Amino acid sequence: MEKLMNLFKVLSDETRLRVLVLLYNKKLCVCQIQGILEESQPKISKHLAKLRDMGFVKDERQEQFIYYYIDKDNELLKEILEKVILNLENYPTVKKDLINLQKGDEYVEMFKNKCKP
Amino acid sequence: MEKLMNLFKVLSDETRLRVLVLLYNKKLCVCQIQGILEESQPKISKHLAKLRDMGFVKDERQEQFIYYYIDKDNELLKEILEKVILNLENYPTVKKDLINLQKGDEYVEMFKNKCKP
DNA sequence: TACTTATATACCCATATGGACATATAAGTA
DNA sequence: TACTTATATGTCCATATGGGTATATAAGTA
Repeated sequence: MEKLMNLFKVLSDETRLRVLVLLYNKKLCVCQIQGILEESQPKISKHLAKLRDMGFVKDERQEQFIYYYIDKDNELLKEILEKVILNLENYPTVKKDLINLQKGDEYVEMFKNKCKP
Repeated sequence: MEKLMNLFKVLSDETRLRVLVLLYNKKLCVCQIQGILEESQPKISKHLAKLRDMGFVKDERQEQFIYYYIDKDNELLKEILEKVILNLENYPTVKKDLINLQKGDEYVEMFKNKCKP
């Protein structure tokens, strides 16, 4: 039950939901997420820490960068994220995030910071 | 997006989740829910009010009793509750609630209060 | 080594949340 | 009308939450 409650708690913050949708699509480092969401670095970092501590994502360092990715054995999390992604029209912010994710290196705003992983 | 966040917020409280699972199965009045969950009346009442205000349940008076039921046009809510119910073994508290719900009138504990609707 | 970048964390604060207890309201009954 | 039961709500409090700012750490680079 604890785990289930934690899942909903985690999903009930917009920033975390946006992060999870991004990570559902691609392993990303902090500065990439920061660039796409246009949120402050500590904010992103703290949410990622919470997601990690609660066991929803894992991280892995590659040189200067720390990449986060979804721990895919949470079935319900996956299903909910899929549901959101299937209904992007209802969630313009998330839709925009995903578009910016696809733009990738071409997405200039993503690199307001100097990060270009 | 607001609505989606609210759904997760609502689900992230154990009492509310238990209430929703019950209501998913049967329209119930406050004292019945109170009896099954063995929680205080104001506690149940306030959670129901929140669920109502957020548009997840509706209520309807029948004489002294006020019955609550799930507003079924929330697809995602329905799907999540189904998912929980399909995995009752993982959620013993919820399982117990549902068993007590089935016992219905035979469930003595349900009527610690005098409510016998 | 000095400097820059990437990330994490500590501290602080405002606000939200959940619950306990007491009380109010409304309906039913004697 | 007085009393009981069902439900809602107000007050209070402890705790949790999210975010800002500043700072610490770690890696990369000149």
